[in-house]
Amino acid sequence: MPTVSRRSAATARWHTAAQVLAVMRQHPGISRAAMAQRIGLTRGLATEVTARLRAAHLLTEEPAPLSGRGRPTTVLRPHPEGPVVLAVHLRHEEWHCAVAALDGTLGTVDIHRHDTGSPDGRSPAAVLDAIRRTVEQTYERYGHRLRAVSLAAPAAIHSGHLAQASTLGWGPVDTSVLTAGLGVPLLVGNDATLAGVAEARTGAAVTAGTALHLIVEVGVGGTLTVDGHPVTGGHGAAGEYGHLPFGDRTLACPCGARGCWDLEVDGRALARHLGEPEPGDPRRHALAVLGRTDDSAREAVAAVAASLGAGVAALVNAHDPDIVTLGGLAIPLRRAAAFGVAYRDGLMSLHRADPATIVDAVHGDDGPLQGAVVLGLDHATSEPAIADWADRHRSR
Amino acid sequence: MPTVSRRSAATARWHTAAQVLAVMRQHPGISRAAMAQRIGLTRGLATEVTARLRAAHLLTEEPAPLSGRGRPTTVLRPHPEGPVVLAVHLRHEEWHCAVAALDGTLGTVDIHRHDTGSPDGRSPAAVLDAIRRTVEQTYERYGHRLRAVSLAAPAAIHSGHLAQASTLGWGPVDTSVLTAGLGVPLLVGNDATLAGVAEARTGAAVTAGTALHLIVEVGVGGTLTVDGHPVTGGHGAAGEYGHLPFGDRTLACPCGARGCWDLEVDGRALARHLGEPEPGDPRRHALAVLGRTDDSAREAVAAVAASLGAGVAALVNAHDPDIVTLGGLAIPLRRAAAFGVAYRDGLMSLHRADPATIVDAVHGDDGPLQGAVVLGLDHATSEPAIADWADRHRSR
DNA sequence: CGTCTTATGCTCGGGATCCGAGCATAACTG
DNA sequence: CAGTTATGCTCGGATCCCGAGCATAAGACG
Repeated sequence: MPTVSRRSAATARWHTAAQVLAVMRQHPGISRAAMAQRIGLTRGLATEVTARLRAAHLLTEEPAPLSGRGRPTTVLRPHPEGPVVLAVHLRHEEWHCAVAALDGTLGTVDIHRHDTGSPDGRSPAAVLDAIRRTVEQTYERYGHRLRAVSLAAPAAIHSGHLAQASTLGWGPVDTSVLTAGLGVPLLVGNDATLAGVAEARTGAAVTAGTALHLIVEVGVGGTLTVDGHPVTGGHGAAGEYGHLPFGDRTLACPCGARGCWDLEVDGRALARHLGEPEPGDPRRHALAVLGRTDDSAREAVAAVAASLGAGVAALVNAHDPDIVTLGGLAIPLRRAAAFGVAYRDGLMSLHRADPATIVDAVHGDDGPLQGAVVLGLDHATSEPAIADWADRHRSR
Repeated sequence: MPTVSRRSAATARWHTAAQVLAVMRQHPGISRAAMAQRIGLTRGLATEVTARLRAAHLLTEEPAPLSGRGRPTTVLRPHPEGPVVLAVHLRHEEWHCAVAALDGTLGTVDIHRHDTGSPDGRSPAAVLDAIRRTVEQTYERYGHRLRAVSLAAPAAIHSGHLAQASTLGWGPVDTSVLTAGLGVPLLVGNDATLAGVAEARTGAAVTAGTALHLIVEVGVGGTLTVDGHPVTGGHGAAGEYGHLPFGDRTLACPCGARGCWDLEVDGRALARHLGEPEPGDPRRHALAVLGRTDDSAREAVAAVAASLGAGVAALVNAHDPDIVTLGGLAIPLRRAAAFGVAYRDGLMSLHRADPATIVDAVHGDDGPLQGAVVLGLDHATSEPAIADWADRHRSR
């Protein structure tokens, strides 16, 4: 049901201002003149809006480097006292975090290893405690300037919380402790989903309206994005493409279903094809097999690449993306000839004349962190959030 | 990439007015007071906006039936000289059409059978000619009041045209002839997609944010809708869920791929399970088998229902819809016990605690027509379209 | 070196939307 | 018939947007 939500004048008045900030994010370092032309602002309105944004400590203007004739213009930059977001990327052995300004530029990325010394150093409580301390330090430093904390997690997401993080061995985890009591919103997303968002906004799919991102590490995850926004489903749990039954129905998946694609495209699948036992670290095993040149390894890679290609084709049939971005082990797997064959064979003839292009993702391991930044800034630059910021700022 | 499109003041000024029309569509016969409360308008603004809409011949107000205390309010109705859209639903043996007013109320639904007397009476040229004549008659009657023509077709859609309509035996067909030269936009959608839109807007999924609609006739089609809008993909070809390879990889599908789900859930599948040759009319055959009570028929139905349930579960895993609406043969197939078992077994354990509810679609055969109405009215009540209408109307 | 061209920023008046407050109106209640 | 209640209408003020005109600062050119 399309919600008819009132955008009251109090927030609507920041509509154009929010557009300006969005352009500043899309093109960091853009000049005021170029911004105005891109949005279609008259020069008078550009003057007014930028003045308003400056007064609200949302941006600053500095003289732009001269280029050609005409009166010099200015470059739009985030205000040094402006809003920031804290992005966190939770991984298997460590977690990364960084503070981002309104144009998406990151501060230093801090890397914290989980405390593997203690027996429960990787327990939810221990990890969340550590992250909470960083959140508190960030809040102490930035105060109300901290407008959102966003978390990318290697977990199935359900209604804003972690439902299951199998690589960490976590069951359901409530993440609200991270910002509880601070009055700062917490945004949570699946790491593969957020990597897809990063590709759609600042990566290999920026020109696409509808983009499909798939990443293979242990199993396969990803997301469909439309105009840079992920299709997240009713509880935010969408994108579990690895649990489509493209595979062998006799194989049970840890997720509870059978025949999952997950089991066909990673190191576990390679080991099966090679007649080896299930590897302890499927990702490391996959890299090893990909580096081998013997026939049995090549055949195993070909089989797995074919499964990947066929699955990608199936998702192109179902979703008709403009582009497919691949990450993780999917990048080397795509190099195998079997991938392309299976991709083309799996397409409906309808798509064969002009199949969706497949490209490598440009964000590597930092895709989820970049996506978390996007998530946080989407919130921080929304019209209500800007209106709220401006109100607070004026009253001080 | 999120497009930063300028909503210039000239169209933005109709933002609130468009909201009023949207509420009038969602709740035909709503009172002005209820509308104002729902959108959050002050009484003064409600007066202004409705006056503007009346002046633009977009709606009329009549005294509302009295209920309780207080000053009587008015009921909002489409203006008798207001915009209309023509919706067309193309089917195998016939095509339906109807004119709809701004609140979605239909005029009479005309049913035209294809001319099966002549050898090429069902050719694209003959059918499009017949529809074109109706479009012209509608245009003669309504003139510029006709704001859009929308077509629901049993075809794969690609970039606004029909790529392949296998039930009609059509290859690629250019539909632009339907409105060429009239200056009326033509909107084209897949019939299953539009049936899903109808369910999401006025049917069984009105309360859901993310809804999955699936319909089984010959093969399976459907769509994912988010807030009532279909996820259409880059070329409008999304929703071909029938061509996900959930089935037997040794079976070739007419679509060009192998192992398509399409082949597992309809009359063709029932015939295969019964050891019969492929039926000429799979839909009729399916109904016949569903009506049988012998063991072999029951087993065939169970096998097909299980395939349907497993596929639905897979799509719930991938898309996390709030609700799944089923249409066509999926409704009786769901009654088989095997469906529910396969559905639950196919879900990730994450979803088992609170699986997406599955319901029957409430629009039957007229779902696609209703969806075409939605498509047309979405266009006709968009802010630019209303601004354009108001401009034309003022200048007369 | 002065003038022209070009691109951009700034100012100001007018039109439009939205809001809030106050008043007017038309039903029901007792 | 007076009081209550819900709603419509009017009006002034705040804000945004637009367009036109003017101001400004650079390069281009003789």
